[in-house]
Amino acid sequence: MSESSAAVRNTRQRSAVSALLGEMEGFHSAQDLHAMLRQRGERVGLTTVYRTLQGLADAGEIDVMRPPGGEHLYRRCSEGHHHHLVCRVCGRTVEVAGPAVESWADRVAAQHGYADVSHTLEIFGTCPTCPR
Amino acid sequence: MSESSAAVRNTRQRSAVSALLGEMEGFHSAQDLHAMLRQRGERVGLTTVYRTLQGLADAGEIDVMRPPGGEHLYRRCSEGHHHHLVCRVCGRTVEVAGPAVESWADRVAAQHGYADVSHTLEIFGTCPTCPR
DNA sequence: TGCGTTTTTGACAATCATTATCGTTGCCAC
DNA sequence: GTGGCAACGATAATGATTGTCAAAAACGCA
Ligand SMILES: [Zn+2]
Ligand SMILES: [Zn+2]
Ligand SMILES: [Zn+2]
Ligand SMILES: [Zn+2]
Repeated sequence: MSESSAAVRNTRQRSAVSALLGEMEGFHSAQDLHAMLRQRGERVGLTTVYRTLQGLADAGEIDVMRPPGGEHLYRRCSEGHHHHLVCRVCGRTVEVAGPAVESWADRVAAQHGYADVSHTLEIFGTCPTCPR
Repeated sequence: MSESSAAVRNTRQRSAVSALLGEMEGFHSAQDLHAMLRQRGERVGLTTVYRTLQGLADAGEIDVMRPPGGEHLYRRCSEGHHHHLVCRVCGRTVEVAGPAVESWADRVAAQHGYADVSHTLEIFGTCPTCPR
């Protein structure tokens, strides 16, 4: 018994949020995305934006970043495990993969007897187009 | 002229917070530390605990961790740049150094033209004493 | 196409860590 | 000593995120 339906329904709001994420370049907050939707004339509640983003994040369809002292930022990324190189001025983001880092983290954790290992890694800097 | 005094005054409250951090083993939140101080009979305001922790963090004397969906956690660490391997059950923390990771991050950033590079890295797992 | 069931929505209230206020306290250089 | 100025702290404010719950909308099925 039990699992009968994934029961994920197709709604106008969910599509709107997902579509918007498809067009956005960098990371954006829930509040930002909500404001953009409103300007487009899309009628979507803030609560729904939060819920949708959370769902997409849980499903691994979008990435979440928690910058120091700010709101959560969301972005549609390419598939597979990767990390972000972010401009701390304009937010321009580059996806970077580092197999060596991945294995290093797992190895270090194993050496100390830690199991079920995961990690977070973000690189910050000022991008070429943001002199000064 | 200019720099005359660091102007950092010695106060009973600052000493209390700093001393407490010296005895604590893992990471603790501002609210936790404040509660501990009160139980000891130390009379320190919550605002002051926040301010002191922030100051110590800015001065690089303590490390801050921002676990997903929780408060900021503080801990007195050894000197020098390092990262943390944290048990997501009990909080037991091991400091780890990874020169290879440091250079990798800098190299990747440089390749993309990013300057003034910094990074954040945390490894999570369940420690040996937290079976299951 | 109409219906019932179940999910989703969204306006609004609630949470809660952190920050801002601002009058009082007390450190410390002189 | 004492005056100036940093630090304190009770309290209010902030603000992102989450909880609530009645109403709206999907969708499987007839
Ligand atoms: Zn930039
Ligand atoms: Zn990784
Ligand atoms: Zn543990
Ligand atoms: Zn590092």
